[in-house]
Amino acid sequence: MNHSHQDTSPPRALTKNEALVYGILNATDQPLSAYAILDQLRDDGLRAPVQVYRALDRLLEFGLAHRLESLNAFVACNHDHPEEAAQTAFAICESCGKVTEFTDPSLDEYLAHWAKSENFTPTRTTLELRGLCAACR
Amino acid sequence: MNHSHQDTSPPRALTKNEALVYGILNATDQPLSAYAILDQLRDDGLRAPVQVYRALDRLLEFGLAHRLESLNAFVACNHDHPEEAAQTAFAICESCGKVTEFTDPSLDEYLAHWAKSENFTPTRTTLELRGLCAACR
DNA sequence: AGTGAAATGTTACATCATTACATGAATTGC
DNA sequence: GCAATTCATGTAATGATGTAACATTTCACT
Repeated sequence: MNHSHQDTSPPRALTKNEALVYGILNATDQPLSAYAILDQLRDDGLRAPVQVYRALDRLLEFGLAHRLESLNAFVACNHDHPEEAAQTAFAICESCGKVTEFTDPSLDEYLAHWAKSENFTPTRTTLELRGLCAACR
Repeated sequence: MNHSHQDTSPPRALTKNEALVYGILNATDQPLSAYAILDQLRDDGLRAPVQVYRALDRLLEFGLAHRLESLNAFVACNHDHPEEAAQTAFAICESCGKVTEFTDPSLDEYLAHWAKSENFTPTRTTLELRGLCAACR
């Protein structure tokens, strides 16, 4: 597992709660809801959803985690982020829950081209495939 | 406004609640949450979220509406669906709320190619661009 | 009219996320 | 040192989104 951006972009060390949440996310390959994370951190003293959401907000900022919009859940980033900050896409297995990240310059180009032709200025893009992974189909 | 699939694919007439919900969705170009729809249908006798969700489920099935995952909201379909059932993508303006649908065979091809190379079998794809539309930027 | 299937209605609850405000811990400037 | 500021954390309450379970009504068909 290579979190290359930890070598380049981490703006500061993680705080206690951020580290706890990040640890939980990294300990599984499944997307976890904020409440599922909270449940695993009760013994560490966390009591309220907002504590988890705050940590998640910062992990998302730092690029250490991703939010899966179609699941209302979160995963640790498990992807070598290219410098060009390519659009990250997700393939989510509906059988085993495994999430695969991928990026591709040609996808970026395609979306950039469409945006330009429409005079649309994108700030954030969500691309999520739901289906069955190789192991489950 | 051309809802071409009404000419081709509607499996049956809409029921009362389906028509009410569809009417609300069509009366605006903004994405609406299920609860926002419900609020507009109180006078028509709707009282509970589940009534709206049931209607929405069927409108989604029929291709008459779309769910925007990144907003937890719904829009009427406003797109000529090509026969090939191309992947629909959405550009959502964060200033005015306007939603533009688009499809493109090359996007489909790209995703199909990636899926094949990974042995991933997609059943549903979400592609949503957030940003500023031409009028708002 | 009698039957079965689909649609609707009602209540309650489950799940996801934020607001508001209080406390504590580290950093900076003096 | 120590006040002032800032950032992280804690606590309570609430808002927003979505579903389960079950009762009743409507409608098509015979």
